[in-house]
Amino acid sequence: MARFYVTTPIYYVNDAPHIGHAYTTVTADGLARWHRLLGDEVLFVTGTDEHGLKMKRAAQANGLSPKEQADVYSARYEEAWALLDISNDDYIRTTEPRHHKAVRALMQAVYDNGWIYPGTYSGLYCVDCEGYYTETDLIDGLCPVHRRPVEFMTEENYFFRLSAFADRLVEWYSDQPGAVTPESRRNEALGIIKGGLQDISVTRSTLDWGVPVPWDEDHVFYVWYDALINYATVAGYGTDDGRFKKWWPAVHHLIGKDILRFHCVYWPALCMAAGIEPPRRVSVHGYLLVRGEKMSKTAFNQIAPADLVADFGVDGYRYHFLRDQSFGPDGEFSYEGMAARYNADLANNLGNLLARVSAVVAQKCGGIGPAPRPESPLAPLASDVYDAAAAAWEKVAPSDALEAAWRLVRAANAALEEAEPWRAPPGPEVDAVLGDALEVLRIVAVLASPALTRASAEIWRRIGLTQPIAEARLPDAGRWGGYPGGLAVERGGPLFPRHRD
RNA sequence: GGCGGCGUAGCUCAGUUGGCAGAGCACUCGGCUCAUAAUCGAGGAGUCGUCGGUUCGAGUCCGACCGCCGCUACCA
Repeated sequence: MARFYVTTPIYYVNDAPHIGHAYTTVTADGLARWHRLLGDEVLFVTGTDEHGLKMKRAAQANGLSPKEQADVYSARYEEAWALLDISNDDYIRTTEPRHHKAVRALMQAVYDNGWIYPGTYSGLYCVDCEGYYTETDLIDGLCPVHRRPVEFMTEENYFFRLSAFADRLVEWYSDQPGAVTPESRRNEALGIIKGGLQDISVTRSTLDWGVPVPWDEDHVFYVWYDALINYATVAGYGTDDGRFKKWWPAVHHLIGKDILRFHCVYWPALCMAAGIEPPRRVSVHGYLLVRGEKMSKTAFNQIAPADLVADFGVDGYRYHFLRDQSFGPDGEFSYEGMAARYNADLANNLGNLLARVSAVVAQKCGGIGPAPRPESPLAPLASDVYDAAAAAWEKVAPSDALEAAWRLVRAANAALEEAEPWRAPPGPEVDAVLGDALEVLRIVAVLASPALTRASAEIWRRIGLTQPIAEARLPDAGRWGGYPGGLAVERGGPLFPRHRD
């Protein structure tokens, strides 16, 4: 059985979940669901990143312990994912014992292999970034990202000999040409590597909220390196060797372009230093722009998933982000665009197809759905559509996969116009056309189920199928002719009521 | 400053190795009335950022420029 291990970044808890976080998570969920349909053994994980100075200070401000603060914040992400029907198999929090074990074991291996040395670091530090800046980075003496004062800090800490890995990284990139996609991001990572890598500080001695360094317990690991290791933790690193061998290195990371440097340069190097293989695949996506601008706290243009779910439902939400935002480049998000897509694809095309078919089946077939024609004119298209959808998911292009499925929806609507079964007397010809339409509904429900977690099951139920759609297995379930006929078809209310503003 | 990307129909975006400009939405006209003012058909629509070059032929290749963005650097 094939295996599929897919991850989202673990989100830093000092922020409310917004549609940018959810975009990565929903895409990963769609991929996980597609692979489950294929019968793959799937490990899909998301979680939260909970250490660091910023968390410690937030806790102090609220009179809580850092762990209590992290519990509150982490729960917000879990709620958001529950709301969006995210089907993660595990949820990793960096404060868990298993993660501390993994971080300590992995970094100890790096240390034992001679890639870590003690040093002194001093500079201007931005607490919000958890990072150092040079004078020239600052804007008006403030952090360029957060526009807040920086602090001069000096600390004894440990450095990772990143500079020693430039050649091996370049070699890795040439051996694994598809490891980082899209190609422009791969080139960007190579640019960073070829531009010269400096050793990086991987510990902090001025902070106690983190994973203690095993060979020097007064230090904790810098939150970024702690965080990256979560992907190994989940696979069993440091706690379950058998499990780790099973899932590593065939891991597929989904990330936003803002953290490319960490995932495509530092993380592979750290893996090499620890003596494990770098991740097999990293897919990088762009930003969701709101009126041409990146979403940010300071721009006050962050959008909460719950607000959109309230207006479009979970299916409407997931469909929009998977279908309308192509994975890779930046994409423009607009409420109006979302509403237009919802009405066109979900209400008018798919929802209305179900409504008209079930109405005519009630009138002409006594409510019993006929079987499709084996030699239906729609059959070849259905085959093409399945191939296109499978290829699209394979290259992490959910929008192409869904676009393909809707070609079949449009063809079914057109075929009905052509045959006009509502004008014809009951009989074999009417049965043939309606059977074909029901078969399209069955197939589209399967192909769209990674996006439409609820409507897909409802379509199956209404056309009389009793098997849970989650148990459907591709490619068989996508082949023409699977609808048996002779099933009671329910005439229900609108599957996707039109959106009006 | 260096490296890289982007700029295509009103909107959101596709355009593989150069070969008659595409999709969806929106819009216009027509058909249909089973259906959620739905659906089907037809149609208009673009100096492919600007200028120049290579070529029989350039959205695509080359150069310059304008605008937006990303990464990176501060060295004379």
